[in-house]
Amino acid sequence: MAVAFPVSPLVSATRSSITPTKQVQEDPKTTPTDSFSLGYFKNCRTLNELKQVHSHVTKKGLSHSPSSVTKLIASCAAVGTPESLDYARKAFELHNEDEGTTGSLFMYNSLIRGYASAGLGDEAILLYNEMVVAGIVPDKFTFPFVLSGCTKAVGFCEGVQVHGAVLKMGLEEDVFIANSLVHFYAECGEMNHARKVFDGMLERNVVSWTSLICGYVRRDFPEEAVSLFFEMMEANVSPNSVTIVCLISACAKLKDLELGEKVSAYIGEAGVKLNTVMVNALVDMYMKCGAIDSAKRLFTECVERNLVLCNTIMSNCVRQGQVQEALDVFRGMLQQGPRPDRVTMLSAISACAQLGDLLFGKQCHGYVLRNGLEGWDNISNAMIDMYMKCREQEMGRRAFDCMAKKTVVSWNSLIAGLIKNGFVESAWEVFNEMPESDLVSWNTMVAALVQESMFEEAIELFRVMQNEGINADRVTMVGVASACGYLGALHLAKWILTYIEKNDIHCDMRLATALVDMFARCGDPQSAMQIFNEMAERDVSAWTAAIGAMAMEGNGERAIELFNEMLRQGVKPDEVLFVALLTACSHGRSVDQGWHLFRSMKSVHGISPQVVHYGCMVDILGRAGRLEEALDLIKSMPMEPNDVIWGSLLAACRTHKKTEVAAYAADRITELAPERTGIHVLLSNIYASTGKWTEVAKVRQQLKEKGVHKVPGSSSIEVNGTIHEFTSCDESHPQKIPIALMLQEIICRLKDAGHVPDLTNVMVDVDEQEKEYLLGRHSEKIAIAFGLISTAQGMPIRVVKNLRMCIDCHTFSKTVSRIYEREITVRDNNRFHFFRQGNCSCCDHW
DNA sequence: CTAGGGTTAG
Repeated sequence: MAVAFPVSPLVSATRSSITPTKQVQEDPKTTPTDSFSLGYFKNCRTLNELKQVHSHVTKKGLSHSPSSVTKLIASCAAVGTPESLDYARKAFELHNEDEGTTGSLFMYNSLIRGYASAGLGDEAILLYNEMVVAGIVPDKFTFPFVLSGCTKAVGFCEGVQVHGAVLKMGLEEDVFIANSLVHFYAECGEMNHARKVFDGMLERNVVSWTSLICGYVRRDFPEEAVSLFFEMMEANVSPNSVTIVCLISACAKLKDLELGEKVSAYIGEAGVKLNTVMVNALVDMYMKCGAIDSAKRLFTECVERNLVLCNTIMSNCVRQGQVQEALDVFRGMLQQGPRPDRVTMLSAISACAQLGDLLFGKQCHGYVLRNGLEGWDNISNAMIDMYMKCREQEMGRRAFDCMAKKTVVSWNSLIAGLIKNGFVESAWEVFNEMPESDLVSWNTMVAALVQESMFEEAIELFRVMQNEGINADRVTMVGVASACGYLGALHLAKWILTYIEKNDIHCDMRLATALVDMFARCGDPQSAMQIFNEMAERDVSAWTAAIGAMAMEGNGERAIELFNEMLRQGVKPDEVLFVALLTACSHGRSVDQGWHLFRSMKSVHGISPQVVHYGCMVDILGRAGRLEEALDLIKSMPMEPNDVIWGSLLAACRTHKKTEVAAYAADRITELAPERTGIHVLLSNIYASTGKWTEVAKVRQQLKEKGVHKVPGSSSIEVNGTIHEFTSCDESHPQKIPIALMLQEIICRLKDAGHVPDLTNVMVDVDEQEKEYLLGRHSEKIAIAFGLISTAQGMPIRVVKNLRMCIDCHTFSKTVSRIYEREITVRDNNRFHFFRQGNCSCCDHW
């Protein structure tokens, strides 16, 4: 007989639990020594202690008795580390070999339980199958253990088979087994199955309710969890500490502070003892609800520093962008514990990624390597992200390549990283090559196309997604809505809204904001405001979208009303919001209101105006023709004016035909941003409009020398879901002949109605007739003509143009709206124009 | 015997 197990030389004499202190009562079936020694097993808390007891038992020649092996296995399972289970497994197998038997039911149960609770679910399943093959019939204790293993090993199919075995043995009414089934299905995301098992139970205890409640919380149905909790109370089942933890977790997900406080009060009233897990859950809930003071109070009251609490605080700080605070907690942990684990490192690496702090990121990488945490794929994934966000795509790539087991998240992090570093095409290649893509991969690519201003391609990719049977979620729809907004395609916008409703896509604040913005850009402020009004909560971005909608419509007054309403509701304005507000003043031509808001930024709201805000003010003053005032403002700026500022001034000069200031502004722009070639076009437009042809020629010469060409004007119109795009003098459309005929008819009818072509904006010095021809072929006119022939009488026509409309096209549109009795909307690169019965919503100011 | 806190990518 060999001693099978290494015996630790460090026989501990220090622990009293190892030293017998009292007489154990004699057991008639075993010798006194036997029961005396074996009793030590269950006192062991670590593998080392177990090994010592085992060595003691072996010396007494007891190690082969079934009761010894059984107790050893049970104790190893209780210790619950992979090493202790390994030790138990060896004892188990050795015993079976030596005795020529299979293990007993109890041994199997203990080992399966150990594997399941150590998170080694696949081992638990294997052992269960082995046991069944060996002809040992599982009992009612086996099933809860093996089911718990199935949840942890992604063993859904195995679990369903176990369920079958349970039914076969007629054990489905056992409350422990039914509870385990509820938990199993819930963990696998099959809430309907979980619910079915729960509903079929004749007897339910607090664990049954808690398992289902917890399942709903984990699968992101916190409302369902809360209502189930109240159902449980009505059924007169008292919650215990586990139920309460689940409920707090639901409050955190719902960001329902009120309910969270009630739960907290309930704990006190019901006299439930506050334990560590509850404190952790409460701190998490308070932080997610933004009640930082309550979180801090609990934190300081809690004397014990525990790892999960530190991790809770760190992850919440990182998520809320309080990255420095997260790293402070991390530094504290390194100095005085608790020792950071892999979850800690996940937050720390994520913090470095957000900060773009490569140095600290590398230090974290070092800690990960020193502590052997790199085998965990989440850590490697976070590291890919970190290096990519620190603009170290080589390192990110290397972190990716080093991974033995790449997950979808690894691929997605790589794709997102490549896009962030400007390699969209490489990202596209990776996207097509990756072994399995998921929703996040698609969403990343849709968002990337939007970011690259490839809006039609983004919509197209969304269509491919649908053909592939991939269900879009709210993140997809944010990208799609944003693309649609830039395209200004109202039919598509309406379709998108219906799609979201039909597919039951949850409309959170971000998506709702995207939809408000989409409808605003598509020229449907009513729909935009309807969505805005239905929003349950609105942050500053939501208000900005709504104010932006008013700005695009030129409704300055309503924009200000919205702003005041926002202040009443206690939402703090930010820099971006003031851009929307000032733009609204600009389009609403409210100079005084603009000045008032601009001055209040610093004095009332504590926000220092940035260059962009000065730009808005210059725009406001410029449009009103107060060019001297605008110039003074530019000179008083605390920072250097940039090319955008001068661009605003230049644009104003065009409207008010101030060539001298225009030339000065254009020079400043050329100094600051020589690559901004569009400026020369604008300048030559200004000269052309005042008839200064020599100047025009000069500018055109400069343009030629620099190899610059005018950005071609283009207009698009959506008919029956297809977007048709036209450039000026475009003859590429399949229906070019009917379009040309229609255009000719319109021009004739306009002339009859007394319309005189306004040639001032034609930049080319050609004869009047040629000018008239060119003017008549501006892209928006072609698009409108196409709209008239391809849509039914009385239907509105909506056109999107990439440049600002010229004065002649503006008059043209007004007259067409009257003669043909059509509502026409043109969105140019600046704002909306609603033409109706010969008038425009901009009142001829744009 | 069953249930509970912190976890990366868009």
